[in-house]
Amino acid sequence: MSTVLGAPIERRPLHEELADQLRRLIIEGDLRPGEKISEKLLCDQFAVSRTPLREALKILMTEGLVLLTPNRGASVTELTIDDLEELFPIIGALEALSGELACQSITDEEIESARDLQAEMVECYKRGDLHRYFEVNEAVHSLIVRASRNTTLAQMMRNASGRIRRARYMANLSKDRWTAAVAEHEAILSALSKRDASRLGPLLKTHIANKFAALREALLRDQQ
Amino acid sequence: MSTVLGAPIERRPLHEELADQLRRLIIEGDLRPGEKISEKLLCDQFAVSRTPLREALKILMTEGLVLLTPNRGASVTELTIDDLEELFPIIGALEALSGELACQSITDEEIESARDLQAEMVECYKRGDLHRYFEVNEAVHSLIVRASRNTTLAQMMRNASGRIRRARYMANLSKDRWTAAVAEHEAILSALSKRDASRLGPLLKTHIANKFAALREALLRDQQ
DNA sequence: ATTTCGCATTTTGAATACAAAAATTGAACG
DNA sequence: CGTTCAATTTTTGTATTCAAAATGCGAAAT
Repeated sequence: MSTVLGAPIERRPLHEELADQLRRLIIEGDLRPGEKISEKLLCDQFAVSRTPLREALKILMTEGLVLLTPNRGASVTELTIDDLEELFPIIGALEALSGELACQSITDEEIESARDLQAEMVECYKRGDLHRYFEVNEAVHSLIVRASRNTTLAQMMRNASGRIRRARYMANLSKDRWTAAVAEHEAILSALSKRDASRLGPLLKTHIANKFAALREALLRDQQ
Repeated sequence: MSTVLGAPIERRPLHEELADQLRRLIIEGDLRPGEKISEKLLCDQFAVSRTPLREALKILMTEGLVLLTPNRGASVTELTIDDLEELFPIIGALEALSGELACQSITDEEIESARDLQAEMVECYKRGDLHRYFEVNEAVHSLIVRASRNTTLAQMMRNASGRIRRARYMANLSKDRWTAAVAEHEAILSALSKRDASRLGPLLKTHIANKFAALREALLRDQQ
């Protein structure tokens, strides 16, 4: 037998693939909050039977993305301000924890990467590229979570973030908030570089709290 | 129509009922960590078809209680020391958060209940009733979480606690740890009574950290 | 004209059936 | 004896079927 083995062929179960696709559709906003999910329609769309689709819906229900009402089918969960009000402190606490843990185990290379990302974020800010900014911003937070070396935490945060990522499309943030956010990230990077856990934790917590305060304000303003 | 309405009749879906039953079996330890879950066997046991059972397994997988391996079926997730090491800081952070939030909205009546529970815990300690102590202890933590008025947080903590509750049966804690835990609870109640969030948060975090340290030590000792 | 009721249609819940993969058995061979 | 490999059995993944509940619609009644 050859020593060079082929990549392990992956035969992912349908329900897994479906859950991924649906999760993306919901988070990206292609399936709107409150929108009814017709089993038949989606089955036709994806060309699968109802069995794996229903299994996928159960997964998304547990993740908080889908609401299942007995005998009445599935719908995309609404995302009210109250929901955000509940979620943000949780994300803040977990984010702070991830930062504190990251300080214990982050490598020099990772700090270097974080620096690069920070630089790119500033670039995006300067040229007003909000879309790319969001991406890089996400990359920074994701790097910190990865550096925490806690896969359970990473999974929980992925889940919590997935629920609120939809809020992005719910309101436009102000330029002021953007400016403040960039400054906050500067401080975060600084604390991370020095592996100063006792400073990084609160910084992240505050950062998330501010993010929410701005979002909340924008939402309340928009809905009038 | 009468003003006295009947209670809403509940017809729970089978997969929900099954998920509850299985969750209990796993948490209580009737289904052991690592144990293989035969679909056919459980279907016969519960007298249901595979469809709702499989849906229930998907739910438990998302909750981290069940491991699904493609084409190879389900098994109860193992609970290694590494897993606990990942989970405890998370629970600590969430518990601290719940305490801080609780300080903002807990009622006098709830504080009174907490006092009663504390008194009963001391009683249990004095007469060496470990089983009942665990129950009351759980009730205290549950009360704090409820007083946080954050259902999302409550759900997350229920899930996280569910994963580790099984560890109870993995090792015997020392009398010393028990003594310390009772003292810690005394301090927690005191901070809660005064609604002192900045004191309660760290107390809870430390309490959870100590709990884990003791468990970890006991596990390492036992497994030799 | 509006409401109510009954019937047909659609949709969901659960069981069964079928296909594909893995596990098991056992016989042949060393 | 142990190993290998093919055939059988079991188990899992998916589709289909059947039953029950909800929805939609039109006729009858007020």
